[in-house]
Amino acid sequence: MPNIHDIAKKAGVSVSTVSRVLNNYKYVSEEKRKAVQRVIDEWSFAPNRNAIGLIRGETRMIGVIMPYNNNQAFDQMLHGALNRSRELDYSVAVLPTKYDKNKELEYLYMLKNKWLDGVIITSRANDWEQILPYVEYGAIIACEFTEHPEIGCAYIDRYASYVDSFQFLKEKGHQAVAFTTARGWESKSTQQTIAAYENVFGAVPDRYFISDCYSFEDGYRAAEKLLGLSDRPTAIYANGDEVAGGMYRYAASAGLTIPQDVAILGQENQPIGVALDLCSVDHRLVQVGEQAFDLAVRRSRDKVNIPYRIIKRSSV
Amino acid sequence: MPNIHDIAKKAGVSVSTVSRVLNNYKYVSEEKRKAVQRVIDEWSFAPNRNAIGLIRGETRMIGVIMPYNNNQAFDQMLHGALNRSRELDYSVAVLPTKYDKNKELEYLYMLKNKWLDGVIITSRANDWEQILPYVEYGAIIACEFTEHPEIGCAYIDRYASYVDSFQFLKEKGHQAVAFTTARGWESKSTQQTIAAYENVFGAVPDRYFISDCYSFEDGYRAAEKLLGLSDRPTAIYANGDEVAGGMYRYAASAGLTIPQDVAILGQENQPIGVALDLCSVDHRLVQVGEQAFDLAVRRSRDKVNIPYRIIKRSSV
DNA sequence: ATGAAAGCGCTAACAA
DNA sequence: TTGTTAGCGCTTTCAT
Repeated sequence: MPNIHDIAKKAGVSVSTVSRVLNNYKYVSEEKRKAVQRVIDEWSFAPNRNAIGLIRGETRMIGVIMPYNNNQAFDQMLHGALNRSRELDYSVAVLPTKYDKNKELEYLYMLKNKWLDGVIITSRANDWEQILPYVEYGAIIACEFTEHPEIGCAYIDRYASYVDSFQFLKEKGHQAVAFTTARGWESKSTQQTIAAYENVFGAVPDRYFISDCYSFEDGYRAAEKLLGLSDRPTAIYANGDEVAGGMYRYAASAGLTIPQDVAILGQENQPIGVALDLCSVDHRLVQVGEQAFDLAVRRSRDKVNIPYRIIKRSSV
Repeated sequence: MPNIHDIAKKAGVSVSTVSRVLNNYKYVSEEKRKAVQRVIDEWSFAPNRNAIGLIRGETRMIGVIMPYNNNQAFDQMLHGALNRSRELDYSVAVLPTKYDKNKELEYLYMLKNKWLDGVIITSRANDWEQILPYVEYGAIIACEFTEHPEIGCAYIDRYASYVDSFQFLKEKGHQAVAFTTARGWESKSTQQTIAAYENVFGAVPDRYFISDCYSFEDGYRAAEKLLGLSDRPTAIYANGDEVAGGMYRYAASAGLTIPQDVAILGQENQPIGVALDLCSVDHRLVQVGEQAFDLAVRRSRDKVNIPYRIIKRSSV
């Protein structure tokens, strides 16, 4: 494989001239530029990206830290990031953690060893205290709101969204409302959901709250539990449309009518929700991913709020 | 940021010794090893990955070329690749093409400029003739069968699978069978579907074949068209469970009973299919992704067949 | 077991 | 406008 010296020699110029042609510098005579370009084409020369990364100290590569990649919500954010990466001519690395703290730190380490220019944290296992030391090495953008001024973020006002959702259910006449979340108390999103519930309905009855729901199957089982209660809820707020789909399926198989017997409210406006005509709170996660990517590229520390919306359908 | 020289100086050894410690070489006295390790820890030194990539000529990074990333089928393969990447301590870059030939070639170029050790092609826009020249620069693994001996692949016997599917429908008593595909005639998978159809049912009536179906909405519209026919099909074979879900939704809204009025057969065993109790042909795409990744890492040119299965549910 | 030194392939400051 | 040259940070002979 030829290197820049070979090209220079063959074209009868110096390596700097080749470099200038490669990087579209002005101050290169048309004559030499053509000569160099001819050799580059002829030998189909490709400048070594590691050498460039080494010297420039940047790789034009952004990492997306996500707990799971086959998850509707995270895939939407990844999708947003990929959209922008194409337009800005960056590459993206997918960094799945399964909420493993060490794995997450390993990924952050890739900023330090100059492999990544920045990372987008769609959801994290570590506390900010563990993460903050890495801001010195590259952009760290969160997909949640954080006070830390050194962390840029593209976020949703989740608390407001949850309050709105519960309020919406209440206005539809529901008093006995249950809900599910992905993670447990360690997750801020779970805490916010609970706080919003308390704001609207008061204390959360233990039996009306189920965590660790990720999939269709989890939703099915959650509904089984919830709807088997003697004082079963008249509405369920699911943490995602797939989970909501599982609930729908259980309810249907149990002979319950939706929304008369039980109302179901999902999240993220997924195809399965459209399929089942499920009412859903759309947090516009693709937009979150796009914004986060832009912030990462610009090494910005801005805090950008992304608006949500409730999509009304027949399940509530 | 300290480099290997700083570490060497501080530890009172040469750079080669530091390098040896970094790479776990034997023949380093326990004494020096400890001294070096102490400095590395103290300064939390991170060796520059670009320098290593430059010198070693490999990056432990594999790219996954995929037309769309928010697509059930491709996401499954990506998921498989990520599974293995974690275990083998590799990174993966997502390379979305939208079936743009130039973009695809740009990604292949990343092998040449030493950014990627290998790529997995989940689906391609270019002919093999365009792609083959790049095998010289890194592993190229396809997720489809190809004759070319220089291309390793993890593939499904799609033709057999399609024949089996149509046969299954036929055995259930269906004669008027329609089907959808993602891409048009340019796609081998479409061609194989058609060939399989002809094998089982004879010539394909134009009105029973609809291409460019990717999403739930596409499925909905396809069903609208198909079921509006005066001689409407009694069964539809959809190219994916989301598409099948859209068909289900249309059929339901049109007051048709499944499978009595129309049977629906999907693909890839997705949550939406489980939700709607849709019969589905599972091509085990996660396994395909896993296998492809292993082949890429091993720079293997093996051809590995992944078995499929029909999951029987109430929609047929 | 350890170190000196020659690169890996490129960019950019400096000189001309 | 062009060339010379000194690195970027690391690995790896080759001596010792």
